[in-house]
Amino acid sequence: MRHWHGSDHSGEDHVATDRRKAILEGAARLIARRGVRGLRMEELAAEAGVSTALIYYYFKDRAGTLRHTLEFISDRAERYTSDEDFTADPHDARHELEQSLLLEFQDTPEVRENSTAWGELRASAIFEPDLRGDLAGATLTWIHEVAALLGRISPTAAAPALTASAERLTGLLEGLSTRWLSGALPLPHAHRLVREAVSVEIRHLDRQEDA
Amino acid sequence: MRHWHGSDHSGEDHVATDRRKAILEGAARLIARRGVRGLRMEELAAEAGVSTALIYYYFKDRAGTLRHTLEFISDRAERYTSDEDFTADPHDARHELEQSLLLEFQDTPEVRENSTAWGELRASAIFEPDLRGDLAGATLTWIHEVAALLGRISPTAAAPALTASAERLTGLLEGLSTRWLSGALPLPHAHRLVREAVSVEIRHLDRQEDA
DNA sequence: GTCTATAACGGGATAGAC
DNA sequence: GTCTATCCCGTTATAGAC
Repeated sequence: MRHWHGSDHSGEDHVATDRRKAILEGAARLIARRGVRGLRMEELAAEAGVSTALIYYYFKDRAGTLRHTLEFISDRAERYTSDEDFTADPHDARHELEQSLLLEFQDTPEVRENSTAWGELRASAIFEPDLRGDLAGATLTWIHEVAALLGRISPTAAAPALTASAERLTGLLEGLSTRWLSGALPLPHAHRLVREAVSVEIRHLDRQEDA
Repeated sequence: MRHWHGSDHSGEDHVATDRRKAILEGAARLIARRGVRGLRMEELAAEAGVSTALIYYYFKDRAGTLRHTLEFISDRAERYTSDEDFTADPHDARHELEQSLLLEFQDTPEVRENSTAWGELRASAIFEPDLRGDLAGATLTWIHEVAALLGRISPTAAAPALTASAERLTGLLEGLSTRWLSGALPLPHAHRLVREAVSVEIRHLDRQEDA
C-alpha cells in the first residue's frame, strides 16, 4: 500500500551481491504469489536459483529473510510524491494526488508485489505486535503526505480536517486494495471509486473551510 | 467485517451436538487470537476440551475445519439491518446506518473474532481462489444493505450513486478495521472517521440528486 | 462418538565439503 | 561464498481400542 516509481536501485551492482538481490526479488515474487505465510525457503531457493543454505547464510533464518524482503520492497516502493515539483496550482496538486492514489491499482507485478506485501504486513501485525512499529510509522508518513497534498488543494482547510480526510482516503485505499487483490473488485471500478472519493473529500474540505 | 447481534443460534442444542459447537467456538476464539494460519489442531482440541481425532471425525481435515468455522462465524454475524423496523424517517435511517457501521468497531471478543475472521478470509482469498465465491457474495449483500439504507436517507439519489457510496463506506470500513485490529487506530478515532465518512457521503448523495 | 497413541510428512535449519 | 546431504522438529492426520 505504497507508491513506487521504477526499480531504481540506483548504484553499482557488484556481481558478487547479485545473488543476494536475486533472493530478495524472488522472495518478493513469491510473497505476491503465496503470501508471507506461504513462503517456503526451498521454493525460494529454486526461484532465486540458489541453494537454501545460501539464503540462511545471507539472512540468518526465515524471519530474517522476511524482514529483509519487506524492507527491500519498502525501499523500492518509494513514495510517488516528489517534493520537487511543488506547484502552488491546486489543480496540479489534485492531479498529483489522484495519480499517487491510483498507482495502488495497476496490474503490474511490481504493484501487486508491493500491495500484497503491504497487506500481508498489516494482516500479520494483528498477531505479531513486533511488526506494528514500522507499519505505524509508514502509515503515518503516508497519511501526512496525502494530507499535505490535500492542503495544497484546499489551502484554507484546517489541519485536523486534512488529516482526517487523508486517513479516510488511505484507509479506503487499503480496503479497496485488498478487495482488488482478492478478485472482488475490477481495476476500472476501483479507479472510479477512488477518483470519486477524492472529489468527495475535497468538496468536503472546501465546504468546511468557512465553518 | 459484518455486523452481529447476540449469538442467537436459535434452536435446540442437542447435547450430542454440543461438542461440535464447542469446537467451532473454540476455533473462532483461536482464530481471533492467532489468525487462520496460526490455528493448530492440537491447540484447538485443548481449547474445545476434546481430542484432535474428534475434530477430524467431524470436519474431515484442517481445511474442512476452517471452512466450517468461517461459515459458523459468518452465520452468527447476522446483518444488523433488520428489515422490520423500516421507518420512512430519513433521520432514523441515518442513525441506523451509523450504528450498523460502528458495530464493526467495538472491543468485545465477539466483534474481534468476527472482524478478525473476516479480515483473514479476505487476506486468504488473495492466495486461495476457492474462498472468493462466498466472500464476494457476502460483500455484495453487505454493499446492497448499506446502499438500501443510504437510499432511505437520500430517496431521490440514483441507484448507481448509492451503490458507489456503499462500496466506499464498506471498503473504508474494511481498511479501518484492519488498522484497528493491528493496533494502529484507536477505537474513538475510528468512530469519528466513520461518522464523518457517513456524513460526507450523504452530503455527496444529496448534492448529486439534482444533477 | 470419543479417546490414546503413533504414523507420516512438510519444511526450517545446519554440518561439512569444496 | 556456495553447494549437497541430512537432521529434526512441529503438525497434521490416522489406526484402533473403548
